[in-house]
Amino acid sequence: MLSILKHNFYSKHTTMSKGITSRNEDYSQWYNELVNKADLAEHSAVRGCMVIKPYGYAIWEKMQAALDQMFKDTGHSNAYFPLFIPKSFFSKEASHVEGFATECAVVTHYRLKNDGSGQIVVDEEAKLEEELIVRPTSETIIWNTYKGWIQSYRDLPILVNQWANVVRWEMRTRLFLRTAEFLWQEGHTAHATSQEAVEETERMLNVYATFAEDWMALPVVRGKKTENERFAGALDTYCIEALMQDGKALQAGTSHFLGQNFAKAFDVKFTSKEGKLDYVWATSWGVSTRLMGALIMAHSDDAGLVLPPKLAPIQVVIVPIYKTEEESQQIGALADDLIAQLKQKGISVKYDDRDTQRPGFKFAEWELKGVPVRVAVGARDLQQGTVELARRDKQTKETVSQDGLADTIEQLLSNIQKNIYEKALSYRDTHITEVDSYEEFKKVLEEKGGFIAAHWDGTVETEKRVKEETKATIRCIPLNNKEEEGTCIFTGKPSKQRVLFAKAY
RNA sequence: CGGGGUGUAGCGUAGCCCGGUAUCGCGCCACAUUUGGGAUGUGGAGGUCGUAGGUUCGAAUCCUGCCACCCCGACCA
Repeated sequence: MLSILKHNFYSKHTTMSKGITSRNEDYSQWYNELVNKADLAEHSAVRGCMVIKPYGYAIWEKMQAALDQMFKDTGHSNAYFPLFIPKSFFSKEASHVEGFATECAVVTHYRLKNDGSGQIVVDEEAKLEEELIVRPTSETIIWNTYKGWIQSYRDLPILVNQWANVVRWEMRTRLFLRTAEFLWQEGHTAHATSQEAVEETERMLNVYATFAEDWMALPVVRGKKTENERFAGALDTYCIEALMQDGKALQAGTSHFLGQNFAKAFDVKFTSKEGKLDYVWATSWGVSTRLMGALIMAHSDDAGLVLPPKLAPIQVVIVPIYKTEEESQQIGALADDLIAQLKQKGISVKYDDRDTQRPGFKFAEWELKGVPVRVAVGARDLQQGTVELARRDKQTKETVSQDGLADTIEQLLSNIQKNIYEKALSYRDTHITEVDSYEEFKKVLEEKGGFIAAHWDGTVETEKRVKEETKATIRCIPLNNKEEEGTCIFTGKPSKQRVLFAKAY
């Protein structure tokens, strides 16, 4: 492989007339524009609900495929439960109701009618006897169902996952990060023992962490939520927390140990091997289209989206550069050959032979869309037996030989995947700051951002006070946290370990 | 849900204060010349001014309701 030139191709073209707002200028505007211009999603006619566009959905499908396989590899099966949940189910688990009551969409009628003047109105006579809640999550309907599935320890464990949409009536929404309706998966498992359920909770947390790191190239902290941040109805909530480029944390996945709360609420008992009747132990775990937001914010830059090769719908784009019909055909032949070789390696490739756009335009467009590798082929390359290979993550390009090109590209893709991860990891690691005083805490939060590792007295009151004063919350208590004597930065009371604070999405 | 702001062609906008039928750029279409980093020229198409009412001879402009989006707060994955 020969490498004759290597340079940054943005050095002269930093002002992009049709570009997007830079991250420094306005991070949240940068995000909004990026989502729009990269064709990922847009606002719909319905308040708070988004349209996920084909290119964005293709990324979500890749996430789904990888996660689905991981769930199946850990023994889970998919199933589907109803969108609607009888209102009465919600009243059965007290803290669960409290957690979701304020953001539920409710169906009260089942018919429309013409009011006589051509207006379609709700038919007041078609009132539902019992209102239906559009699921904000499915624990209740699922545990109501599980009651019929479980009699004996022989029926356990039940390891079920569902891919679904859920609705949480949010007041402030942002594409992917927080929308009234979103897509997710929710795993719901039932176990004979507490220990088994706890193991399941941890297993799935690790699945999420592995997915985030291996596929999304997103380093995460595995941790446990404080009482304050815990899922409504859970005994323990585990989470993976990621750090975005603006220094704010984002919860990327959660896994809950539900104890026997839902089994008790829905009276789900089983007979053990010893012939004793006991309530079933439960877990639930989920990740959502919010991961799309995490993916975008973790890696992308001022030129657009940066996608890890493993999740990129298009991993390689080939752009021909020709003057004559003859050149076009020669490049086409070369491209066909390369496409065949790449496909054989399972690499997705697009040959952009549109003759309505010029090469420079295509370069910019595919960069905006985050395609990891670009191959440009022109007359010069035909003569020299080379192509121009550009990598999106570093925005560099080099001229390489056509010999063994498919192998070169395959290696480059895995190199990019690794580089993106390492870049994010190094940002994350340099943005976990240990502080020992409240003054320092506020200073770091304000000036640097990121995670702040500090001692905390373990009380909800302190956490709430800190949140009120600084907007930072305890993102998690990291798993395998080292024990360390210290004093709470806020109250000065004794503490045995540091927890991670941050401003969060 | 509270405070503030915005809504004019696919996108970004001028006009609004002071009412008289909508400006400019990008994009789009056709043709020609172009094609190794977002091409150029010529010609052309495209607008119930977010929406529903009201005031008026006449409303993008003034008034009211509603809807959506953005920023800030409370809430949240």
